[in-house]
Amino acid sequence: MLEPRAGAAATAVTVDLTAVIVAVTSGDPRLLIVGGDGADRLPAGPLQPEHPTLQSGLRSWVEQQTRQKLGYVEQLYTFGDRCRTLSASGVERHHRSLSLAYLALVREARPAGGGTGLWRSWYEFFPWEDWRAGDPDARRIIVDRLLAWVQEAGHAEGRLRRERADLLFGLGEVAWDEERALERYELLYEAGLVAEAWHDRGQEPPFSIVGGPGRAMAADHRRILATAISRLRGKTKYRPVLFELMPPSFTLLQLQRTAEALSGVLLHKQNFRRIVENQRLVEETGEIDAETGGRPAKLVRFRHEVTLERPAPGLRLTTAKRGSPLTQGG
Amino acid sequence: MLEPRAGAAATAVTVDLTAVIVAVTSGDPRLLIVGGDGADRLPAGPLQPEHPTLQSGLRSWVEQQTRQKLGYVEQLYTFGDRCRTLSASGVERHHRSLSLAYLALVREARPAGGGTGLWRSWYEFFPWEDWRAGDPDARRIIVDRLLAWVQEAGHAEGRLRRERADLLFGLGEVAWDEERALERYELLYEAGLVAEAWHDRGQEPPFSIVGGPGRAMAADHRRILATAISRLRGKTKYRPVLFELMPPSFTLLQLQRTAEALSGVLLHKQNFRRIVENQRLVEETGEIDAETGGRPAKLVRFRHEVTLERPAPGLRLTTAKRGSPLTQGG
DNA sequence: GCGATTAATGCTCAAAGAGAGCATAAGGGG
DNA sequence: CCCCTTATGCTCTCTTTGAGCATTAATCGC
Repeated sequence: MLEPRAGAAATAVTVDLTAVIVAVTSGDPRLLIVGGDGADRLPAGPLQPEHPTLQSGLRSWVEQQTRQKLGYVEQLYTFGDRCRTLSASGVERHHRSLSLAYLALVREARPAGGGTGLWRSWYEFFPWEDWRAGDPDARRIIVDRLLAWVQEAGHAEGRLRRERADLLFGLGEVAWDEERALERYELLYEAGLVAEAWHDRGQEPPFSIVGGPGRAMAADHRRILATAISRLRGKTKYRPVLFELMPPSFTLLQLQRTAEALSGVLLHKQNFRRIVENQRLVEETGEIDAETGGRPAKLVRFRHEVTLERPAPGLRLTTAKRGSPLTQGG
Repeated sequence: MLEPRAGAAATAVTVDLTAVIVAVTSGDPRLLIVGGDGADRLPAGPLQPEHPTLQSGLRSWVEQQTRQKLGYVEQLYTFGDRCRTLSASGVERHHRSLSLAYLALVREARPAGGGTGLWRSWYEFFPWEDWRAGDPDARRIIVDRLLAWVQEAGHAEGRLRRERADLLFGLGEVAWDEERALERYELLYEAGLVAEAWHDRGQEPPFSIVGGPGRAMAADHRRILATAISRLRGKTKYRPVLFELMPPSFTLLQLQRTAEALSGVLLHKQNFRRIVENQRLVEETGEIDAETGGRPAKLVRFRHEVTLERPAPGLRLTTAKRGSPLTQGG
């Protein structure tokens, strides 16, 4: 049997803990961002020996950098393929860095007093992902550029590119699938339509890209964010994670708006309530919210019996009709 | 702003790449295992600087240890909470080790010539997960012990334990949910019903546990395996991963047997075919398999147009009736 | 107080999907 | 030819979605 070569094992590896911290406030899915100077960054810090667990290391970095306490936390993905060669003072060292990304959900976006934290809508980074006000302009711009990228390629490669573009950006017959946010970002990266693709190659992105749709982030943070969006959009459908983002009591419409904020699509109101009620995810508090602007709504709270249990504790989102996105019926 | 303390960043971290390699042969989901001497281990090796990517590092370790080439590979989870204190020659160093686990699917279980690889059914490690021949004996034994563990606790804690046991092991009204394999393992670990729980505490497990249901593995490899099982059982329902395990052409029953092998439950034959056909996942090769023992079956192949595409490329498994698991109708 | 506006909430209806089972077809072995 | 085995076709019911109509209960402007 071939044993691992012991001598080569002493690789210098640093591990970064990176957090995507999500809250939904007044209908916007917001991220906690740090780094006022250069590009936007996600809160992150190196794993240290005094951290008893990975999660506790993450929590302590986040608190240190943003004063935000984390509630729900789940591991997202470990990134490490990009061999980031840190050339410090001429010495180019081949230093491997892993980035362990976590998704955290918190209840409300306080101004993050003290730290340099700043809440930003995630749609600033992914404007093409927000369909709540209809087909976003950003998507059309992107589609034009993608088609140009399809043209650039040879016949066979061009067909593949075309098919991916169609599939991911809902061209032709294909419907928009909000869960594919990560794949969409990766396609844009390959096509050179996001600034990060140029930076990673050591090039300056052309003006059309810099000024193009979607704010760039430092390093691969926008990719991490895309991973988080895809994960979260998928997970709400089969686990009651939405409630991690809600205050203790809320109306059904508020819950719906939160679901819509994350998914980026509008939902059919009556069907949404039907699902929430059928699955017995919430119970009435007995109180009434009169601030609705119309008929007052009953306040509900999440049924804690369900918290992490039950076979089908998810929330299958049933999207509203495409046509007129702002009418009641859908 | 509080900056990461640069001095403390130079933590010694080694990163292990660990592979759960799955094949399905003659109706059994098999794992590639190494380590003929002590406990069974998954193929693994440390990440090294010459590995251009994490995945390529994994592939090279696996090939070195088992001569098995990997096809489909996906990241599973990064484990690192257990601060494994390696006490080598009296010097107890607080050395942190991350374990990056991957799931790989391969087509057939060759004898793994050359390496020390060995294929084992994953149900040797998780006998309670196999319901294909009805409610497994192992589950009943476990349930008895779990109920004792519930008794040990105080009132409040006991109720929580009871609820988890009911939910995960299908007691009372609750149906068996095959996707919860990881949660089940974690419950057993907490309850001290798997040998690893005792080893990790530095204790010798009592005979009833050692001889109890389910073969133990080295370190946390059985937990990694449970993660893989849960992931795979979930993923087959919405992505066409099954095909990674199939030969180039196969009959629908063979496909069904593979799905059953992974999920551990029997499926309703006619409904299974209906789904596969409706989703247009396969196409006929035109050939016939006469080896079926009954009426010859058409051979089909996976439609490559669908490979990573299409909105609904999954395979929602529709389970057969509980009652008589071996009759045709279910 | 009155009508317009805005939501909340109740119900209906058709289409699609899932669950279960009957029936027939087509091989091999006696 | 009968029996056994598996493949394959079809039906039927019940549930789940998707879409929309209708009613109720507040606020706002007058």
